[in-house]
Amino acid sequence: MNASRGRPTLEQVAARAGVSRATVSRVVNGSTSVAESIREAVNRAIGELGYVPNLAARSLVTQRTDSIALVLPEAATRVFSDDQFFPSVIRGVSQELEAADKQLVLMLAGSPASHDRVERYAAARHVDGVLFASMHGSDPLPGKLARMGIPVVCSGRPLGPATVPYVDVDHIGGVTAAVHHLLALGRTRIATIAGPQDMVAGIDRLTGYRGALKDSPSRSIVAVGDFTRESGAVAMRQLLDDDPALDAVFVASDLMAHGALGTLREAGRRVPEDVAVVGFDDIELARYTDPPLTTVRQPIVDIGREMARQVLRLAAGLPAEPAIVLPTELVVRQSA
Amino acid sequence: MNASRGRPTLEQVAARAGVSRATVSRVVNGSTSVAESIREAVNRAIGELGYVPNLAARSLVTQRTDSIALVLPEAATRVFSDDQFFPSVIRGVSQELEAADKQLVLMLAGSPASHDRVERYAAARHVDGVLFASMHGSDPLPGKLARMGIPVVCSGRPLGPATVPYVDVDHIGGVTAAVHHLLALGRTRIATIAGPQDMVAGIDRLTGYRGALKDSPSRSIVAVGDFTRESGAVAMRQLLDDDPALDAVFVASDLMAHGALGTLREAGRRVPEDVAVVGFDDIELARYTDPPLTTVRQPIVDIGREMARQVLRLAAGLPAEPAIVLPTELVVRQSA
DNA sequence: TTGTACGCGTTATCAT
DNA sequence: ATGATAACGCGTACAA
Repeated sequence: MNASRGRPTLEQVAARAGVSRATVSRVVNGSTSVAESIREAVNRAIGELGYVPNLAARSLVTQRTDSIALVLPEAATRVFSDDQFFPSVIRGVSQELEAADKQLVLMLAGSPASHDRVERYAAARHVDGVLFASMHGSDPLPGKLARMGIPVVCSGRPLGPATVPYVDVDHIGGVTAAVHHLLALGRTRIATIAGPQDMVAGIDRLTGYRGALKDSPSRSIVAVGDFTRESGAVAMRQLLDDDPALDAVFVASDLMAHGALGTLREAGRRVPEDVAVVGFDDIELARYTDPPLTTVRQPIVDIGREMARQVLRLAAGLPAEPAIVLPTELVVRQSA
Repeated sequence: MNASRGRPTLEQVAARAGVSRATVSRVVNGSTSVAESIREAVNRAIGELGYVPNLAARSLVTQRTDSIALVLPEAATRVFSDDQFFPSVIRGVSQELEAADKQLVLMLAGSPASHDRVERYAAARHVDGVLFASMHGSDPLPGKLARMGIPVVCSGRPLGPATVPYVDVDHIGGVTAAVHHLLALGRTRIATIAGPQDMVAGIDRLTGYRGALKDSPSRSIVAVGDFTRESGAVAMRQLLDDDPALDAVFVASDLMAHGALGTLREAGRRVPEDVAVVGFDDIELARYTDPPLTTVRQPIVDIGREMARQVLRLAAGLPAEPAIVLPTELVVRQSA
């Protein structure tokens, strides 16, 4: 093929095609102002030599990298728990970036050290934009990068002054639908297992629960978990102690609901006859619990998609929506 | 800070520190042959200017990118099923790359189109190495890239002539332990739900099952699934039809075992009294099934770790192990 | 429409 | 130990 050492360059293609480097560059980048015959000759030379553009050289002059970072700032253990949140976000982001021919650089940033690493990497403009799939809305890094002029989009409404565009789901709407469903079922003592109150998802879902109960005779009965199965099991036990007569519980995540289901079984309560249970997320597992879990579906893959779209707009110099809120939907199965 | 437009360059740091570019470069790259006083002056200038090296420029001359691609070549739906395989591999890879200060470029390559994309990207040397987290050992791409001189490591023993270094787990050993456990329990009719026979994991686990049964009075009873819960449920039904008297089943994945558990409950069989069940993987869920699942643990995060280590060695011009096989371990819970 | 020439920021080679 | 200076491969004004 190419006798010279290493990969062929634009220069070599030009020589082979009998044109200048500039012309080859135009062909490669799809400029319209190239004679058809010349374009063909160039493309033939490219094919024969097996030429592929050198990204580094291109970046150097264009000031773009054609890659986007996705930061998962959670502790390593939590990042890939089987609630499938992060994997689904990755999938959505990946789909959208692939369509735009951008690369996805994944950065796990649970530790403070890796947090710094993300900052340095982004500040050095090694990516054209940064996506934060955090659930802790109080992280200062997104705002910091945004102020440096780096395109940034978050998943989950940031706590405090929202200076960074974000994509979130309608937690309140989903919870409201769930509680109303329980109310319509005739349940009168509806408890909740809330998520951690330093995450927007945890806060909003508890707020939604309280709001939905406001106009009903049922009072709030609250236990707090941390979105893990274990914490759901523990919280359910506590709830049962607090109010043995409760007849329904809205659980802020399917994983916690799974844990709660185990506790209820141990306690001899039938679901949904004695206690109706509604979860949140609609993870795969929800279809396979015993009984199958009624839950609130949130479109996680779409969160990733929208985030990617927004950051691409930003990177292209276009304006992005300051906030995108995706709809949630109650999925009725057999637990309520 | 820096009045000039854009980010500061090596040149500007040099001017500020009153030295040459070369010296600044030496300081940045930790060369030992720089006078202490000068090093300090340079570092001060770097700090004041907020200088960060331009990766593209560096890559252009070093011919390295300091990033490694991790390719997940499965169909999008399967990639992130809740068996947590890929997320765990990602975690392991990420940990190891971070320690080496390399970036992780994630590429999902389920479709033929994205498959091509991976090939182009790697062939263009936009990464220093490629990791394949495939389970389909017959993919020609790894071998193809390896022949181009690109550092490549696979997870899962490739089918056919293994020309590419790989990291895998001891499927056979794990299955053997599982079946022997069942035998020791006094079970005499031990069936299996095998995985797809076009994946090494599926093949090896079935081979292990047959081998372990060879020296025992129990005969093989086989149904084949595709590692999904659904397929496990279906296969279990089939097994029950084939041999209503079976008293144990080794299931080639925890997800399929979960499905099988559902079928057994519907059929009125008690686990483990009537039918003992052993899974494979030891996913998080295995602790929470009813009853908790006895299973074979495989160190998935370590697979990722080892893959990253190997590819890093290769990228550094060092030799890598042609094959690394990680141990598996039987975890006894209550289903068997 | 095509070619010329310069600059992008860094590392590496060779003097000094 | 330090400083010039030549690549590295490409995009793009500007000129023709």
